[in-house]
Amino acid sequence: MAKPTPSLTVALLQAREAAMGFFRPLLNEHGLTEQQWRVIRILKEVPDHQLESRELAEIACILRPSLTGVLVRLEKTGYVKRWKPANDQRRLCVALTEAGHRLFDTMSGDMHQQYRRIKRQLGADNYKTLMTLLEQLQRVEP
Amino acid sequence: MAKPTPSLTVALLQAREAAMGFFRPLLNEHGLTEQQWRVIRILKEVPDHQLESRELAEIACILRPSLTGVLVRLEKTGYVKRWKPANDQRRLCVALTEAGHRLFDTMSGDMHQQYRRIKRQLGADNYKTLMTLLEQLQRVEP
DNA sequence: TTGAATTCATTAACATCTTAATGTACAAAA
DNA sequence: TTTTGTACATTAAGATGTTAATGAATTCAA
Repeated sequence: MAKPTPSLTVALLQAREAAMGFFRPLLNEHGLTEQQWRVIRILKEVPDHQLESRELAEIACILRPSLTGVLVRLEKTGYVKRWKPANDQRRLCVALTEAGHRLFDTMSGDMHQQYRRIKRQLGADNYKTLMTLLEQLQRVEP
Repeated sequence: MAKPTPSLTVALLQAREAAMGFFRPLLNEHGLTEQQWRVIRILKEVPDHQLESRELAEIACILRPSLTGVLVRLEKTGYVKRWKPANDQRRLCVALTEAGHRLFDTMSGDMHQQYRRIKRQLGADNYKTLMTLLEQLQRVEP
Protein backbone atom coordinates (compact mmCIF):
# COMPACT_ATOMS: atom_id res chain seq x y z
CA MET A 1 0.00 0.00 0.00
CA ALA A 2 2.35 2.76 -1.25
CA LYS A 3 3.70 4.47 1.84
CA PRO A 4 5.40 7.85 1.59
CA THR A 5 9.06 8.09 2.57
CA PRO A 6 10.38 11.32 4.13
CA SER A 7 10.99 13.39 1.03
CA LEU A 8 14.52 14.60 0.31
CA THR A 9 13.32 17.40 -1.94
CA VAL A 10 10.79 18.60 0.62
CA ALA A 11 13.44 18.45 3.37
CA LEU A 12 15.76 20.55 1.21
CA LEU A 13 13.00 23.06 0.62
CA GLN A 14 12.01 23.33 4.27
CA ALA A 15 15.63 23.67 5.35
CA ARG A 16 16.17 26.40 2.78
CA GLU A 17 13.08 28.21 4.00
CA ALA A 18 14.41 28.12 7.56
CA ALA A 19 17.73 29.55 6.38
CA MET A 20 16.12 32.22 4.21
CA GLY A 21 14.26 33.43 7.27
CA PHE A 22 17.57 34.91 8.41
CA PHE A 23 18.17 36.86 5.21
CA ARG A 24 14.78 37.91 3.90
CA PRO A 25 14.45 40.97 6.16
CA LEU A 26 17.81 42.24 4.94
CA LEU A 27 16.87 41.71 1.29
CA ASN A 28 13.60 43.55 1.84
CA GLU A 29 15.39 46.50 3.43
CA HIS A 30 17.34 46.89 0.22
CA GLY A 31 14.40 46.21 -2.11
CA LEU A 32 15.97 43.08 -3.56
CA THR A 33 14.34 39.79 -4.52
CA GLU A 34 16.04 36.49 -3.76
CA GLN A 35 16.93 36.05 -7.40
CA GLN A 36 18.37 39.52 -7.79
CA TRP A 37 20.58 38.94 -4.78
CA ARG A 38 21.73 35.55 -6.11
CA VAL A 39 22.80 37.21 -9.34
CA ILE A 40 24.74 39.94 -7.54
CA ARG A 41 26.29 37.45 -5.15
CA ILE A 42 27.38 35.06 -7.87
CA LEU A 43 28.84 37.81 -10.05
CA LYS A 44 30.81 39.01 -7.03
CA GLU A 45 32.61 35.72 -6.54
CA VAL A 46 33.55 35.14 -10.16
CA PRO A 47 36.77 36.29 -11.93
CA ASP A 48 36.23 39.78 -13.43
CA HIS A 49 32.78 39.82 -11.76
CA GLN A 50 31.41 38.92 -15.15
CA LEU A 51 29.63 35.93 -16.73
CA GLU A 52 27.76 34.83 -19.82
CA SER A 53 24.09 34.77 -19.03
CA ARG A 54 23.97 31.09 -19.91
CA GLU A 55 26.44 30.20 -17.16
CA LEU A 56 24.84 32.61 -14.74
CA ALA A 57 21.47 30.95 -15.25
CA GLU A 58 22.97 27.55 -14.50
CA ILE A 59 24.80 28.62 -11.36
CA ALA A 60 21.96 30.73 -9.97
CA CYS A 61 19.34 28.07 -10.70
CA ILE A 62 17.31 30.59 -12.66
CA LEU A 63 15.82 29.42 -15.96
CA ARG A 64 16.77 31.40 -19.01
CA PRO A 65 13.35 32.94 -19.59
CA SER A 66 13.21 34.15 -15.99
CA LEU A 67 16.75 35.45 -16.06
CA THR A 68 15.89 37.72 -18.99
CA GLY A 69 13.50 39.67 -16.80
CA VAL A 70 15.69 39.59 -13.71
CA LEU A 71 18.56 41.15 -15.66
CA VAL A 72 16.36 43.77 -17.27
CA ARG A 73 15.24 44.93 -13.83
CA LEU A 74 18.74 44.75 -12.34
CA GLU A 75 20.03 46.87 -15.17
CA LYS A 76 17.22 49.33 -14.66
CA THR A 77 18.20 49.75 -11.00
CA GLY A 78 21.83 50.09 -12.06
CA TYR A 79 23.42 47.10 -10.31
CA VAL A 80 24.48 45.21 -13.45
CA LYS A 81 25.24 45.97 -17.09
CA ARG A 82 24.53 43.75 -20.11
CA TRP A 83 26.08 43.55 -23.57
CA LYS A 84 26.48 41.20 -26.50
CA PRO A 85 30.09 40.18 -27.22
CA ALA A 86 31.17 41.18 -30.72
CA ASN A 87 32.46 37.75 -31.64
CA ASP A 88 29.17 35.96 -30.99
CA GLN A 89 25.99 37.97 -31.15
CA ARG A 90 23.87 35.10 -29.85
CA ARG A 91 25.32 35.32 -26.38
CA LEU A 92 24.78 37.85 -23.63
CA CYS A 93 27.33 38.99 -21.05
CA VAL A 94 26.55 40.36 -17.61
CA ALA A 95 28.78 42.19 -15.13
CA LEU A 96 28.46 44.00 -11.81
CA THR A 97 28.53 47.80 -11.99
CA GLU A 98 30.21 50.00 -9.43
CA ALA A 99 26.84 50.42 -7.73
CA GLY A 100 26.53 46.64 -7.67
CA HIS A 101 29.85 46.26 -5.91
CA ARG A 102 28.93 48.95 -3.40
CA LEU A 103 25.60 47.28 -2.67
CA PHE A 104 27.29 43.95 -2.02
CA ASP A 105 29.87 45.50 0.27
CA THR A 106 27.18 47.38 2.16
CA MET A 107 25.17 44.21 2.81
CA SER A 108 28.14 41.93 3.39
CA GLY A 109 28.56 42.58 7.10
CA ASP A 110 24.95 41.82 8.01
CA MET A 111 25.00 38.74 5.79
CA HIS A 112 28.05 37.35 7.55
CA GLN A 113 26.45 38.02 10.89
CA GLN A 114 23.38 35.99 9.95
CA TYR A 115 25.61 33.15 8.77
CA ARG A 116 27.36 33.18 12.11
CA ARG A 117 24.01 32.93 13.88
CA ILE A 118 23.00 29.94 11.76
CA LYS A 119 26.33 28.25 12.40
CA ARG A 120 25.97 28.82 16.11
CA GLN A 121 22.56 27.15 16.15
CA LEU A 122 23.56 24.24 13.94
CA GLY A 123 27.09 23.76 15.21
CA ALA A 124 30.21 24.50 13.21
CA ASP A 125 30.97 20.85 12.48
CA ASN A 126 27.45 20.10 11.37
CA TYR A 127 27.52 23.16 9.16
CA LYS A 128 30.70 22.04 7.47
CA THR A 129 29.45 18.49 6.99
CA LEU A 130 26.19 19.77 5.56
CA MET A 131 27.94 21.97 3.00
CA THR A 132 30.08 19.02 1.91
CA LEU A 133 27.10 16.74 1.46
CA LEU A 134 25.19 19.41 -0.45
CA GLU A 135 28.09 19.76 -2.86
CA GLN A 136 28.03 16.02 -3.42
CA LEU A 137 24.30 16.03 -3.98
CA GLN A 138 24.70 18.80 -6.54
CA ARG A 139 26.69 16.42 -8.68
CA VAL A 140 24.17 13.57 -8.88
CA GLU A 141 22.44 13.23 -12.24
CA PRO A 142 19.65 11.15 -13.70
CA MET B 1 37.10 44.02 0.93
CA ALA B 2 33.88 42.02 1.45
CA LYS B 3 34.54 38.56 0.10
CA PRO B 4 31.66 36.20 -0.59
CA THR B 5 31.48 32.95 1.40
CA PRO B 6 30.07 29.84 -0.26
CA SER B 7 26.37 30.44 0.19
CA LEU B 8 24.36 27.93 2.21
CA THR B 9 21.08 28.97 0.65
CA VAL B 10 22.48 28.73 -2.87
CA ALA B 11 23.98 25.32 -2.06
CA LEU B 12 20.59 24.14 -0.83
CA LEU B 13 18.95 25.42 -3.98
CA GLN B 14 21.48 23.82 -6.32
CA ALA B 15 21.29 20.52 -4.46
CA ARG B 16 17.52 20.58 -4.67
CA GLU B 17 17.68 21.30 -8.39
CA ALA B 18 19.94 18.29 -8.88
CA ALA B 19 17.52 16.10 -6.95
CA MET B 20 14.46 17.47 -8.76
CA GLY B 21 16.07 16.46 -12.03
CA PHE B 22 15.21 12.89 -11.10
CA PHE B 23 11.53 13.58 -10.53
CA ARG B 24 10.53 16.33 -12.94
CA PRO B 25 10.03 14.00 -15.93
CA LEU B 26 7.67 11.85 -13.87
CA LEU B 27 5.69 14.89 -12.71
CA ASN B 28 5.41 16.11 -16.29
CA GLU B 29 4.13 12.73 -17.49
CA HIS B 30 1.26 13.14 -15.05
CA GLY B 31 0.68 16.82 -15.71
CA LEU B 32 1.56 17.85 -12.17
CA THR B 33 3.49 20.88 -10.93
CA GLU B 34 5.99 20.54 -8.11
CA GLN B 35 3.60 22.28 -5.72
CA GLN B 36 0.63 20.10 -6.66
CA TRP B 37 2.71 16.99 -6.02
CA ARG B 38 3.92 18.33 -2.66
CA VAL B 39 0.32 18.84 -1.59
CA ILE B 40 -0.69 15.32 -2.62
CA ARG B 41 2.40 13.82 -1.04
CA ILE B 42 1.95 15.61 2.26
CA LEU B 43 -1.75 14.79 2.51
CA LYS B 44 -0.88 11.14 1.91
CA GLU B 45 1.39 10.91 4.93
CA VAL B 46 -0.90 12.62 7.40
CA PRO B 47 -3.54 10.97 9.62
CA ASP B 48 -6.91 10.84 7.78
CA HIS B 49 -5.09 12.24 4.71
CA GLN B 50 -6.56 15.57 5.67
CA LEU B 51 -5.25 18.94 6.88
CA GLU B 52 -6.29 22.49 7.53
CA SER B 53 -4.98 24.62 4.71
CA ARG B 54 -3.03 26.71 7.20
CA GLU B 55 -0.98 23.71 8.33
CA LEU B 56 -0.65 22.44 4.79
CA ALA B 57 0.80 25.76 3.67
CA GLU B 58 3.39 25.63 6.42
CA ILE B 59 4.50 22.06 5.78
CA ALA B 60 4.55 22.38 1.99
CA CYS B 61 6.40 25.72 2.06
CA ILE B 62 3.65 27.29 -0.03
CA LEU B 63 2.44 30.72 1.02
CA ARG B 64 -1.25 31.09 1.72
CA PRO B 65 -2.04 33.21 -1.34
CA SER B 66 -0.35 30.67 -3.62
CA LEU B 67 -1.99 27.73 -1.95
CA THR B 68 -5.42 29.17 -2.71
CA GLY B 69 -4.78 28.77 -6.43
CA VAL B 70 -3.01 25.42 -6.14
CA LEU B 71 -5.99 23.96 -4.30
CA VAL B 72 -8.51 25.40 -6.73
CA ARG B 73 -6.70 23.69 -9.59
CA LEU B 74 -6.21 20.43 -7.69
CA GLU B 75 -9.90 20.35 -6.92
CA LYS B 76 -10.71 21.03 -10.54
CA THR B 77 -8.63 18.01 -11.61
CA GLY B 78 -10.30 15.96 -8.88
CA TYR B 79 -7.33 15.01 -6.70
CA VAL B 80 -8.40 16.88 -3.55
CA LYS B 81 -11.60 18.20 -2.00
CA ARG B 82 -12.03 21.37 0.05
CA TRP B 83 -14.61 22.41 2.63
CA LYS B 84 -15.11 24.79 5.51
CA PRO B 85 -15.62 23.12 8.89
CA ALA B 86 -18.98 24.01 10.41
CA ASN B 87 -17.53 25.06 13.75
CA ASP B 88 -15.17 27.66 12.28
CA GLN B 89 -16.04 29.18 8.94
CA ARG B 90 -12.77 31.04 8.72
CA ARG B 91 -10.74 27.88 8.21
CA LEU B 92 -10.46 25.62 5.19
CA CYS B 93 -9.94 21.87 5.23
CA VAL B 94 -8.35 19.83 2.46
CA ALA B 95 -8.30 16.08 1.88
CA LEU B 96 -7.20 13.62 -0.77
CA THR B 97 -9.96 12.16 -2.93
CA GLU B 98 -10.02 8.56 -4.14
CA ALA B 99 -8.48 9.77 -7.39
CA GLY B 100 -5.77 11.47 -5.38
CA HIS B 101 -4.93 8.26 -3.57
CA ARG B 102 -4.87 6.31 -6.83
CA LEU B 103 -2.56 8.89 -8.43
CA PHE B 104 -0.13 8.67 -5.54
CA ASP B 105 -0.12 4.88 -5.61
CA THR B 106 0.42 4.88 -9.37
CA MET B 107 3.45 7.17 -9.12
CA SER B 108 4.85 5.68 -5.95
CA GLY B 109 6.90 2.92 -7.57
CA ASP B 110 8.73 5.21 -9.97
CA MET B 111 9.33 7.72 -7.20
CA HIS B 112 10.94 5.10 -4.99
CA GLN B 113 13.09 3.97 -7.86
CA GLN B 114 14.44 7.48 -8.37
CA TYR B 115 15.18 7.75 -4.65
CA ARG B 116 17.14 4.53 -4.84
CA ARG B 117 19.17 5.93 -7.73
CA ILE B 118 19.98 9.10 -5.78
CA LYS B 119 20.97 7.05 -2.73
CA ARG B 120 23.21 4.88 -4.87
CA GLN B 121 25.05 7.91 -6.23
CA LEU B 122 25.35 9.69 -2.91
CA GLY B 123 25.92 6.66 -0.69
CA ALA B 124 23.41 5.36 1.84
CA ASP B 125 25.31 6.71 4.84
CA ASN B 126 25.73 10.13 3.31
CA TYR B 127 22.06 10.18 2.44
CA LYS B 128 21.05 9.41 6.00
CA THR B 129 23.44 11.97 7.44
CA LEU B 130 22.18 14.60 5.04
CA MET B 131 18.55 14.01 5.99
CA THR B 132 19.44 14.34 9.66
CA LEU B 133 21.29 17.61 9.14
CA LEU B 134 18.47 19.02 7.03
CA GLU B 135 16.03 18.27 9.82
CA GLN B 136 18.27 20.16 12.23
CA LEU B 137 18.57 23.08 9.87
CA GLN B 138 14.80 23.23 9.56
CA ARG B 139 14.61 24.05 13.24
CA VAL B 140 16.94 27.06 13.28
CA GLU B 141 15.19 30.40 13.66
CA PRO B 142 16.16 34.07 13.54
C1' DT C 1 28.93 28.19 -50.63
C1' DT C 2 24.43 26.94 -49.82
C1' DG C 3 21.27 24.69 -46.78
C1' DA C 4 20.35 21.99 -42.76
C1' DA C 5 21.36 21.43 -37.85
C1' DT C 6 22.68 23.88 -33.57
C1' DT C 7 22.99 27.40 -29.97
C1' DC C 8 21.51 31.15 -27.91
C1' DA C 9 18.08 34.82 -26.05
C1' DT C 10 13.56 36.14 -25.99
C1' DT C 11 8.41 35.93 -26.11
C1' DA C 12 4.07 33.70 -24.82
C1' DA C 13 0.88 31.57 -21.61
C1' DC C 14 -0.15 29.79 -17.50
C1' DA C 15 1.27 28.55 -12.58
C1' DT C 16 3.47 30.15 -8.50
C1' DC C 17 6.00 33.53 -5.34
C1' DT C 18 5.83 37.61 -2.58
C1' DT C 19 4.06 41.57 -0.01
C1' DA C 20 0.24 44.44 1.00
C1' DA C 21 -4.53 45.14 1.24
C1' DT C 22 -9.51 43.27 1.82
C1' DG C 23 -13.06 41.06 3.87
C1' DT C 24 -15.25 37.76 6.75
C1' DA C 25 -15.71 34.97 10.98
C1' DC C 26 -14.54 34.31 15.59
C1' DA C 27 -12.93 35.91 20.28
C1' DA C 28 -12.14 39.00 24.02
C1' DA C 29 -12.91 43.23 26.44
C1' DA C 30 -15.72 47.07 27.80
C1' DT D 1 -24.27 43.68 23.76
C1' DT D 2 -21.50 46.58 21.35
C1' DT D 3 -16.80 47.44 20.45
C1' DT D 4 -12.27 46.07 19.57
C1' DG D 5 -9.05 42.89 18.39
C1' DT D 6 -7.56 38.70 16.10
C1' DA D 7 -7.25 34.77 12.82
C1' DC D 8 -8.25 33.22 8.57
C1' DA D 9 -8.73 32.99 3.36
C1' DT D 10 -8.70 35.60 -0.54
C1' DT D 11 -7.63 39.33 -3.96
C1' DA D 12 -4.31 42.49 -6.17
C1' DA D 13 -0.05 43.57 -8.52
C1' DG D 14 4.41 42.84 -9.84
C1' DA D 15 8.28 39.33 -10.09
C1' DT D 16 9.60 34.61 -11.08
C1' DG D 17 9.00 29.49 -12.51
C1' DT D 18 7.97 26.41 -16.28
C1' DT D 19 7.36 24.57 -20.91
C1' DA D 20 6.82 25.38 -25.71
C1' DA D 21 7.44 28.34 -29.54
C1' DT D 22 9.95 32.00 -32.06
C1' DG D 23 13.78 34.16 -34.13
C1' DA D 24 18.41 35.45 -34.86
C1' DA D 25 23.36 34.10 -35.11
C1' DT D 26 26.68 30.46 -35.66
C1' DT D 27 28.32 25.99 -37.12
C1' DC D 28 28.53 21.98 -39.87
C1' DA D 29 27.87 19.12 -43.75
C1' DA D 30 26.93 18.45 -48.47
